[in-house]
Amino acid sequence: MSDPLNEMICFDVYAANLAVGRLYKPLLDELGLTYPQYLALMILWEKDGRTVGEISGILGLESSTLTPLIKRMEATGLVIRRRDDKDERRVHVFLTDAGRQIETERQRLTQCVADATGLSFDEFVQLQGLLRKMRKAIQK
Amino acid sequence: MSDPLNEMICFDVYAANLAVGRLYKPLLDELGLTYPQYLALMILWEKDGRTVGEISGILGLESSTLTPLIKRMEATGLVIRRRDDKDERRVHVFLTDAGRQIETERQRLTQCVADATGLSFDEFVQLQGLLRKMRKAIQK
DNA sequence: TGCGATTATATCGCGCACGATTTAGTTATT
DNA sequence: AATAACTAAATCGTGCGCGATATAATCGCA
Repeated sequence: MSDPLNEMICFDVYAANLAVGRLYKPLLDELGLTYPQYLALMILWEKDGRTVGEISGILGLESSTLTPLIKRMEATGLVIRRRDDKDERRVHVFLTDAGRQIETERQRLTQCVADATGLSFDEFVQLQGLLRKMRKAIQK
Repeated sequence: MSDPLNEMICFDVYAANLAVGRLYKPLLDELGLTYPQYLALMILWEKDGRTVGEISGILGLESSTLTPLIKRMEATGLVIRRRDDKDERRVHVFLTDAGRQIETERQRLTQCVADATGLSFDEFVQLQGLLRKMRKAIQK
């Protein structure tokens, strides 16, 4: 565990994340979206009307990050925010037609990214499994 | 390649990076360092006196990000910046004694992180290989 | 019923990260 | 020597991401 390789895992995750972000950037620019905004949209496509807290838990972001992000998406007409009737502390986020419309671009983006990573299907699955295992272990 | 699993690789890298960053945060706070500053220090420990451009290339950061970061480290006395005599466009970054001193904490941090990830040595190496392969493929 | 603790979201200030632009020094061509 | 092309670094404006803090609603328990 004192092998010099290990010491750089922080660096590899860091640099890989930047690289993936830069990969998406030009594609998302066309759609007027940022990378974290796109991730938030994916979560809503999967299940609409989630609360800020639910999105926060899934992405691992604080409300201090999400609130302005979602408000920007509301300003550009992709979502609307509405307080829960029963518990007015909660805020639900709903897709607009424009927000749903963007999902039609999803397949194209996914394909571009999959191509650029240069990984086989098996490697993809392997990488994903390791990242999730690591993340889960860290979060306790 | 249209498998739903693939679509989320962006998310996994993103969330893993955030998780690793949060893991380092409390450890680095004690040292008065931020996460990217620590990465820059690691690069200088490996080879002192690099130019801003060299550090930029290794971390994959723009000079517009690195310049203020390095200036803050200079302000806290960890490094000094000096222009190249031959080519005054270049700026070399040198560790001070205080900057070198911090390397003594390195082993402790590495151990904490290695423990928290919950990965075996083999998994570590595997993950690192996949991340590097992906990053390299993206960067062309 | 009342009131302290908890929970959900929002606000604020700071640092990273980027692209676009600028400044200044170097190199190449004529 | 003049100038055009290039390169390194700095500057500027925007958006993420955090912790600390604030506000407001809900819950727990006597």
